[in-house]
Amino acid sequence: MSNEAHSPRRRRGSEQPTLKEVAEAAGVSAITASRALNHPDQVNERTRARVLEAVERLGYVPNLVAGSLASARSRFIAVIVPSLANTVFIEVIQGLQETFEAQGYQILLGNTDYDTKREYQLVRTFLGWSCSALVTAGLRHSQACRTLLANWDKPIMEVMELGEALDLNVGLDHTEAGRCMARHLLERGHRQVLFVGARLESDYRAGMRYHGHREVLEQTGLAAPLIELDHGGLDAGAAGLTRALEKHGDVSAIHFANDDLATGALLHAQRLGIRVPHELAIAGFNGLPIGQHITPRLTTIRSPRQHMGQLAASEVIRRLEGKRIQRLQHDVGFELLIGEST
Amino acid sequence: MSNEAHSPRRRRGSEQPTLKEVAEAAGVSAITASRALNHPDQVNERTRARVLEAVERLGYVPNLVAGSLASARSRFIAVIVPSLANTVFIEVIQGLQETFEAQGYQILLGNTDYDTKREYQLVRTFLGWSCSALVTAGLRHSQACRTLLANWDKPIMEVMELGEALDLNVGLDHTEAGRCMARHLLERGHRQVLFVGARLESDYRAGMRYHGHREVLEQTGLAAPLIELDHGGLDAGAAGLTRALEKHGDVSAIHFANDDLATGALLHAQRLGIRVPHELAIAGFNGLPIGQHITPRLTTIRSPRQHMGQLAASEVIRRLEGKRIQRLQHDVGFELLIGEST
DNA sequence: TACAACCATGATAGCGCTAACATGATAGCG
DNA sequence: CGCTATCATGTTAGCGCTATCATGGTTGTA
Repeated sequence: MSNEAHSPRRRRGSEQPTLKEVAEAAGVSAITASRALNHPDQVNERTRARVLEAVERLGYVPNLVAGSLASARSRFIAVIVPSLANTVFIEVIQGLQETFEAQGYQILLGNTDYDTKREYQLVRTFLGWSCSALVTAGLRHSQACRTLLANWDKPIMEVMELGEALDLNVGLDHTEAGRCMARHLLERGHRQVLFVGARLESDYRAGMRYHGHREVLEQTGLAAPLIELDHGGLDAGAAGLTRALEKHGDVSAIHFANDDLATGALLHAQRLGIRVPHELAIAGFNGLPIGQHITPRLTTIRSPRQHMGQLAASEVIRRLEGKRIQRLQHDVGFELLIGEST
Repeated sequence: MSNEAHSPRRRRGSEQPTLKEVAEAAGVSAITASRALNHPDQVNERTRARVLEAVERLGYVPNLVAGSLASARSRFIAVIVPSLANTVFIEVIQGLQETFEAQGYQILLGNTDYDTKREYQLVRTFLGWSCSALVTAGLRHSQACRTLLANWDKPIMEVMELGEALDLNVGLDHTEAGRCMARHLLERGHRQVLFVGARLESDYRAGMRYHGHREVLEQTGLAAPLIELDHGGLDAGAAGLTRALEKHGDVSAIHFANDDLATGALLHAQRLGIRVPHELAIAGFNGLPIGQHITPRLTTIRSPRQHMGQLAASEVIRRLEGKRIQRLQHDVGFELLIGEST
């Protein structure tokens, strides 16, 4: 009775209507329905209206997995960052996200936890998803990762710092930022200047800032002592201050690797009754809002993080759209914010 | 000469080796190679070794898109939040991310910008990716979105607040949190208590806290005036303080909707020379680290955000693995942190 | 009127993988 | 020793969509 075929193997993924069913309902072929949805200009306006009506009526949701397989490209953008606990990366992701999402791209977020092996794993996975592009924080990758990416023909964008990039690169010069702050501290008359950072091995961009800082001090004939903490955050900043005063009683200025540390130290200095900047100057890096709300306001360097994400995304999109890329590298710069803490 | 078939239509996605090629290199069939990679226990150990060797040698990267299409399931978890600018969601995402990633799931992150239409769009897109589950912040959705999800047979997890959920639910009782803080302020002897929040229409969880707050005050026969700001952040907190003092000169305590506002106000009070808590008490919500580093420490309510993410992810994973779910709903609670600001 | 150029649509053949079923070999058992 | 149970592997047929080529109709042009 039933019109059922012998059908030895049935395997429908779900009860969701398929494009074919939409096409039948609209009285066109599947490919026309496909075009009506994805390349509207290739289809007669009236035909398209019929297809859209059928889509609406059947509650059709396109199977993007099938579409990606057939077209060998997804609208995924792989984004790899070393940490989600750090505002800095979050703001870059925000910039990327709003720009990519507006163009219909979907971000695949990966977190390496500062582990290059993990990065390699993530890259492998993301390649398996036929991502349209890869955005990764930083220029340092494992050899395996480089090899994998070398054979990949899609745009690769490295953000955060500038240097010898695999493909596209948007960032800022951290060494120069370190120099800039060191010069500022020298101008303020400081001669006993300490740098305090956390895990500079992982947070190697902070390490680059230290190098710039050190370069400037040593050129002036000064020492550039370093205290390295084993973790970051406000608490660590407070602890770092204590340690700094113990080990370098004569210190007149501390250049912290970031605003979290600097803010923690500054607030702790207030509790200890240390007058900032008269007895001790404190500087940070990042330009977080909190630094401009405490008294004295924190001297720091502001990096345009969200803009960095937006610019990176725009450049990737330009490339994906086949437009000419003028420059592979963009320096987003930074801005010295002089507060009352130095 | 060439062994080329007549091949009317060729369409290889890339030069990447395919599973079939790996299988040939290992001298097995494609399905065996597939099993060697995805169901190792179903394949003889020696065979598997040969396959893995071939994978290594050819630099094979599995095409996850094809795999998902064939198996009608991806290892994607859709995560929808209203904003990335708010630490609160970031920390929940962190908890989700670490837990899901450890089990081999990939998060698809969507940002609604507090727009339920946008949420609907995101849900549609994510369904199209055959996600294994959906995690969304909050219980409020558009009707279209509810309809779409009603016909979906995968786990749905709503996080942040508790209430009548679609499926699974992990969160805390914001009304009770508002009550809790109001009671604390009453205990401290305050009778002129003001609530200051931002965009309570969007941030309706803050609205729930206000309702709890108001309930307690009104039960005591007190008024519960509200000032609503048009944006959040430290600046807004400072501005909120100014406005509060203008409109309610006799206010003795301000209950801010979150720590950003409260911290901004507290730091601004210091600049204005207002003694906290003697002249004015200030309370917040969230339990951000900065609140415990300023002087006086901020009285606030800490919510276990990262834990909320971890728990939500674990529960979803339990469900996906077919294990029994004891309870659909989990209250992660909150903790009143009494600082010196009240 | 003949020809090219374009437009709208369709038939076909995959994309790379895995579910479902099938098969043959080996082990277990009375 | 014949029977079933288990294991290891293979064959087949899709998953739902789109690239490619083909086709027929319409318009423009000399």
